[in-house]
Amino acid sequence: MTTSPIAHDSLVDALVNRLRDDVLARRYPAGSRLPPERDLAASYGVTRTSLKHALVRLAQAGLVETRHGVGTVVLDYRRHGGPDLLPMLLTHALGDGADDRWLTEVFEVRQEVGAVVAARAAAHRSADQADALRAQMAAVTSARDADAAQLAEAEVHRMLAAAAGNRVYELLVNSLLKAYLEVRSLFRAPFADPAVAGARLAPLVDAVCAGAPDAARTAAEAYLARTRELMLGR
Amino acid sequence: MTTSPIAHDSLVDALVNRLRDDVLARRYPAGSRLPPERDLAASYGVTRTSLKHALVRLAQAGLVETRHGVGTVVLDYRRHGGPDLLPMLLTHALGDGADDRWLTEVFEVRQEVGAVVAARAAAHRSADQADALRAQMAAVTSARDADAAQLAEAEVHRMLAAAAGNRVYELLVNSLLKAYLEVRSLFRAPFADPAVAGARLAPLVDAVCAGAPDAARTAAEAYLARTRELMLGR
DNA sequence: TTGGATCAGTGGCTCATCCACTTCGGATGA
DNA sequence: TCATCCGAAGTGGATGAGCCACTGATCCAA
Repeated sequence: MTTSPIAHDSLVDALVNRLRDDVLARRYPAGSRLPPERDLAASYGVTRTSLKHALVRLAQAGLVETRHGVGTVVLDYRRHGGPDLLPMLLTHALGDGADDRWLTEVFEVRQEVGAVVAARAAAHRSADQADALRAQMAAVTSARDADAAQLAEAEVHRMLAAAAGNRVYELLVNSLLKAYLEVRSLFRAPFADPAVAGARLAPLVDAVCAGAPDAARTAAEAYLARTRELMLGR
Repeated sequence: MTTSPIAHDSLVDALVNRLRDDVLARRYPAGSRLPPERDLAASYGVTRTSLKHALVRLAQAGLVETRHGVGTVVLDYRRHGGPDLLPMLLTHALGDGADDRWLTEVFEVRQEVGAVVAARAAAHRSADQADALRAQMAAVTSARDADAAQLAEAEVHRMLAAAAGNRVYELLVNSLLKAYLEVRSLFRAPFADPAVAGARLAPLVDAVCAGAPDAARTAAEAYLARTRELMLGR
């Protein structure tokens, strides 16, 4: 069994979640100013220092902007946010927001980007990378349970991104995978057993190892479409 | 004139930069533990509170991970970082690191993702979006100077992403544009005058407005390849 | 061998206080 | 009348001391 790490939200984690929801739910609309830190801290029953830590994180995510002497204004995340916002957005969307289009859109991008990455990986992978990929593929099929298979599967995706020979794709895939994990922990979605997951993934890995970009692209599209169906249940 | 925003790094901004460089330069290798916050703060001559704010930002970016009772460990950004790291990475790479491959890789992704977005935009754009796109296009060519043209051009890219009908692409383009701006402010790279920039961009906008996905993809590839040549000087 | 207690080291969080920046309106002087 | 200056109010930035909570290692007792 994979030991579940226990969530254990710290105070500022909770604060971040709360503020994030308030912002995304338009309680504080884009362009408006948040209440002064002192007031906000008081209303949440925390110190200004802790509140500030939370605000720093929201600012880093591109949800708000704080200016000395002026205040903290809410930004339009569609203009200022990056893919690192996805976990936050999905958490919110699957919570009360009930905007499952986000889910669809993440999978859509995953599919299109995944196809590009697969094609690149087939074109650029080294012999060593092909070997490592095959080894990891074996680890997927021989995983003891769905949890382990899922982890091994994610590792295959990382290796594909690495084989694509462009580190930006690695970063991008990291964000998308993080969004996946978020969904997964919220859903506790059912996953296929290791053997089946391996069978779905195998053609993709084979094509990449064989160095066939077109076949890899096609295999990736098929694989990701199937994954999407499984996770979205459609 | 566009009012220059004034850099004005705050103390924690400076701290973040310093720590980020120390981490990326492998002064603290991935997997190692940072010194205790009290020591680190003392060694940088700041309060523990300020240092903590900086660490929170690095943690949010996926560069380090802080655990209560244990310490702060350095993560491998290629495994845990997202595209939001790009500005940081470029700043570091163009500074002392001198790893211009990052620049190349960002442009490469921009080119491939841009092609996908353009094709999607052509397929999904509404009549209103086409009109707005054309209007913004006019704003590019009639910009008073290179700065204004650059801003208007970025706006076109945002609108293309919005027209693609998938908000995840918007977030992704945000990150890539932010990386661009970072490069630009570090380079003070020369930009073509508005008319020329407009001429390069026009075929792409036309194809998207005409609703021709394949033409849009081709136009986007040509446009982005040219942009890359201009900015990288090759 | 196991289980529990202890302790040192580390981050989490608070509090009180002062500094620095922005804004705006009123006083001042041409 | 108008422009300019200046200062008060309000806001975030930063400090430093202090206490609490968690982790991991060690050691002792069952």
